[in-house]
Amino acid sequence: MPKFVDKEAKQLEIINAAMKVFARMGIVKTKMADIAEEAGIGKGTIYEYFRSKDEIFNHAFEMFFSEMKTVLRSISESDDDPETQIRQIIKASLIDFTSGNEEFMRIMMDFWAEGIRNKNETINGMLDLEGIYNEFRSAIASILNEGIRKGVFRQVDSNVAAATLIGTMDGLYLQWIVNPSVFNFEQAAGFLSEIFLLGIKIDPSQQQT
Amino acid sequence: MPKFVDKEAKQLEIINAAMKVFARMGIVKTKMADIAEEAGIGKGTIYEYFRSKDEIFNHAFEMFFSEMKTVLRSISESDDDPETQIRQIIKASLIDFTSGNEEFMRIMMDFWAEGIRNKNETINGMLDLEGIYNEFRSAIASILNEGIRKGVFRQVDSNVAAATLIGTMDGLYLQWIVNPSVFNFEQAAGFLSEIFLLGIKIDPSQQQT
DNA sequence: TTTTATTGACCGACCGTTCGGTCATAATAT
DNA sequence: ATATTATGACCGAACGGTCGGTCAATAAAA
Repeated sequence: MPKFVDKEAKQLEIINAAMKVFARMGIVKTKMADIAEEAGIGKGTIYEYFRSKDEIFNHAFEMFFSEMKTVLRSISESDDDPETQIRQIIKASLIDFTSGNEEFMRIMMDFWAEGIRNKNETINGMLDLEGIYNEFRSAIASILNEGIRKGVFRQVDSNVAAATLIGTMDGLYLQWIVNPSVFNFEQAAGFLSEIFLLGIKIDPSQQQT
Repeated sequence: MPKFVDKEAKQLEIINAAMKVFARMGIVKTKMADIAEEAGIGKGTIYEYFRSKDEIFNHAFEMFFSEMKTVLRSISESDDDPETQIRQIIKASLIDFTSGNEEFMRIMMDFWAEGIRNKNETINGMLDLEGIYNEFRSAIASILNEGIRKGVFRQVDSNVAAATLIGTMDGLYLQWIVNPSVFNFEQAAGFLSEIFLLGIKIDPSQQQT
């Protein structure tokens, strides 16, 4: 009997329960007892499936970003022209993942905050925020490089430009979470696409470094 | 009356000690005992000057951002033209405050993370991240409005544009903290100035919405 | 019956906070 | 000047609450 299949399913259930609680009360305030209750099992049972709270946390983190990675990869592997790809990335990151889904954003900021907190003392690659950023950045950078090669983008440092783009998206999330009423998120996403592309595209009438 | 001690001076000492410890071990991991040790006083003494750990935290937060507010205000009240003001703000935020001062950046990220975490349950306006952002955003927005009025900037939504600019700066901090080796911070700041201004400035040869 | 899974009462490390007591110093008295 | 007293800054042991993790008991399955 393939017990491990059941095991994985149960792990998933627990993680999903954990995610719900994370969204409701924030990651740090979430206690093992809360997760157990949400999952409808006893606290002890969790420890049959995970070694520790950190392990749950870690799994949730990975699961959370894996979809985003997948989407990003599919965009960057498509045949669309670089400008379209950039637009798609911005749209996917800022609109598709978030629209009407404040809960998603809150969890993301929470993970993000937790990643920073644990950054320089966590053992053994928990919360690999660094890896996630590297992956995102290099994917975007290679799109930019392609655009530069094709002559549609200016000769910018693609790594710096990618970091700037990612940074802007993160920063918008941050402000949105802190004060959602102040600006329209979709509008900001549109503005960002526009301004970023204006900034890096080659304008034949305007040659400057 | 025994020795007259300046209560405020001592409070300041304690906050400074706290800041040092915050930078060294992160805000959340910092214990009252650590602050006391760093300040060279007993744990109990701290409570002669602050009601609670949160109060220390709160004071430190306010102090931390007050200098930034001051600088921003002086820039936005100057007579320079809007483009110069924008450049100055980017320079001040990304370069002047941080250059060679990784510790500063780490504390700032920590404050952010903490501000987000506590956002929706903190009593009575601790950690007013919301207020800080509002102030920054409206200062930048009014510079942009001035530029639009003078006809040097396009008719963008100044609030959205300001949020985007702030977001970008925050996001660059974030990535820099997570992985400092990947891009040059000053270079990124320069790139940001360039691309943002390119994106919002009116280019006579290129009329588009 | 034996094995496996589940449980929640319990443990103990941790940490913010308290509080009774100490002591250097200043005020006052001699 | 010297002794006495009053003050409150300072201290850290102890307290109390919290929470991740354990394990003996129980239930379910085989």
